[in-house]
Amino acid sequence: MTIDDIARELNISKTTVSRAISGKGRIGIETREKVLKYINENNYRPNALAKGLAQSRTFNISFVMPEDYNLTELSFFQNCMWGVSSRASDLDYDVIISMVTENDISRLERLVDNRKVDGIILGRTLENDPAMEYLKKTGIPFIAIGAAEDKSVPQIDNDHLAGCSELTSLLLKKGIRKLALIGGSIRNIVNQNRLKGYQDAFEKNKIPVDNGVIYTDACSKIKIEEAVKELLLKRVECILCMDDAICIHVLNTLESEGFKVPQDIKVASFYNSRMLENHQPAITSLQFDAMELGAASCSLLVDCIEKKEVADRTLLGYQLVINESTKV
Amino acid sequence: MTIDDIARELNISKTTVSRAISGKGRIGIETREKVLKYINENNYRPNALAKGLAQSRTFNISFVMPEDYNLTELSFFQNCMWGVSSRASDLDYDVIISMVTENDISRLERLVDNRKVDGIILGRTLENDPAMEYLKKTGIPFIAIGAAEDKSVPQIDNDHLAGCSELTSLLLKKGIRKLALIGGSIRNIVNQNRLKGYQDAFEKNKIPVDNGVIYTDACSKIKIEEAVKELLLKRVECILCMDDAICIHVLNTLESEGFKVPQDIKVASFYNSRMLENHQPAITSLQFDAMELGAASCSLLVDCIEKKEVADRTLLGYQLVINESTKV
DNA sequence: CTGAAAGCGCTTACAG
DNA sequence: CTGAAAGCGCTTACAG
Repeated sequence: MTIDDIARELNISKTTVSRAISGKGRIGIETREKVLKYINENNYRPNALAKGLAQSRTFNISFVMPEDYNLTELSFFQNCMWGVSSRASDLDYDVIISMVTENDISRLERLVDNRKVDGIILGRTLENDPAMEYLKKTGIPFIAIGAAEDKSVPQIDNDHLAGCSELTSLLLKKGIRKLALIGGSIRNIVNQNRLKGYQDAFEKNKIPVDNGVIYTDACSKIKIEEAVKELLLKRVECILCMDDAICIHVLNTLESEGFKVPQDIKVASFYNSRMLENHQPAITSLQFDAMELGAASCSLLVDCIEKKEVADRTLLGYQLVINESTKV
Repeated sequence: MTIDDIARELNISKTTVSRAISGKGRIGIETREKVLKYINENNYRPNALAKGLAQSRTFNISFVMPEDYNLTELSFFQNCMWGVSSRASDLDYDVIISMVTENDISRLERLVDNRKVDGIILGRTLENDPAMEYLKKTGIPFIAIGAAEDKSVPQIDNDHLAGCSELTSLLLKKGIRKLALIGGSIRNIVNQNRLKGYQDAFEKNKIPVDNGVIYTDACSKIKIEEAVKELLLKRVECILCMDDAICIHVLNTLESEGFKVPQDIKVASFYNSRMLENHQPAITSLQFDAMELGAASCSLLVDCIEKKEVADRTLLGYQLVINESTKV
């Protein structure tokens, strides 16, 4: 069934039918009702392709995922995508996935060149991000999840800085002073923010930071183990981990070294996906709602596509979950 | 730039340009070369929407993911989707994600009703799968990953049955007799196959199965722990786990009960995603290439869409990885 | 081998 | 408030 059939059946013009459906343009209330009723009863669905061609829009957006992720990120991207997809449905968009690597964004290029999408959500950004460079040249609407260097692209993220600062402060206020930090690649902008949050807390509490207990770029299991062992020698009271993947290795190392949490040493994580959920003792951590982030980023993008005014930078909240693992 | 511009520029008709691009219909070799050259030089890309409207095709397919998954499945779906997406690109399709729950397939319905896709890959099937029922009614081409009850829908999967049978056999041949099995929901067809593979191995080796050491529907951490403790009392020599999520809980329980693998008890897994990868000792397991499965399922679906002859059932291989954890 | 024309199913300025 | 007509950018039967 097409718009034409409806028009013929109802003895009105295609134009009128179109107007009744879209709600655009003046139309008599009765006529509209009549059309809507007919459509409902006969279960008519407009052809998205035809509509798209006429309006040069696809009603598709793309969610871009990187290839090189660890398990924490996996779960993040998954939840985030879920949020995107769910909000997109509500706004009558669909989401096409596009997977890229640091060196190969050809899939994304194809998608854009073929005009299969109206806009793009970058699931993560890198320093000198090739995807971002490319997208800027094309002029297609896009936004970035996470902080981007380039302030001209709308970005959205949870407030990692504030969260990390609050969690660190809380531990300092408990009287913990020898508070170590282990984190991943500092090229990653979110890790820069986490570090900054940690430092901010010390500053706010007027306590000097000991750089000797900060280990960044601990990207492998081995490096994490080494860091933990060194920290044990330094007799730190608590280890803060930048995410739960790191935290798991830290916990395993502590266990095999014979240290009990929280009696002998305390542990907390700046990011808890799902991996820590059953751990004994429960881990004090920051929790972020990746689905909500996805949904919000979808709305943001659609606003961009529809040329509404959008904020340069949107910050979403976090939850501080205090658990057994930091009990003094 | 449109096909019209090219035609005008080259003083030929749109028809001819279209033929040069599509390769369909008779066309002079020189004319074609000329068009192709022009297109290449001017970086023309056909409008997918217009092409789609004319052919009533979208060149999109959908990958349907369930909502309720554990971490093992998460990693499976992710890799599988990667494979689908990558193969789709090669075949000039794009993939729209569609997320469903056991009770709510409205997203999928919307997608199909709006005619946004040419075909569907069901990432998983259930008994009395509502998505499958719905898709059959619509007549849209679709395939299922994993075994489906309904033999009329093309299905593709790794050969879990053969894999599980081979792994079990191998352990029996090592002389292990008290060989326990812990698995998840038996409503899940893949788990039925795993159980069957286990039983087949005993039969082939003419050894009686002891149903007292088979625990299925061990879906929670608690149930797994209980099962392990019971098995320890029964003094089994080896525990086979249906997947790595179960395996991790088994390993943790063994550790806290003070049992060493493989000295005191052996452990193996019928499915290894990525969660086990750094475990000490390394775990004997079956490995499946989810990306390859995704890619193959994409090819299969595209064949269906293009009305080629396809097999009812395609079985992909597996890898048997023998490790420390089953060393006698 | 090539082209004019109709068609895919919508939208939207323009006219009334 | 409503409609005839042109247009979105392709494809494809039909004719030559």
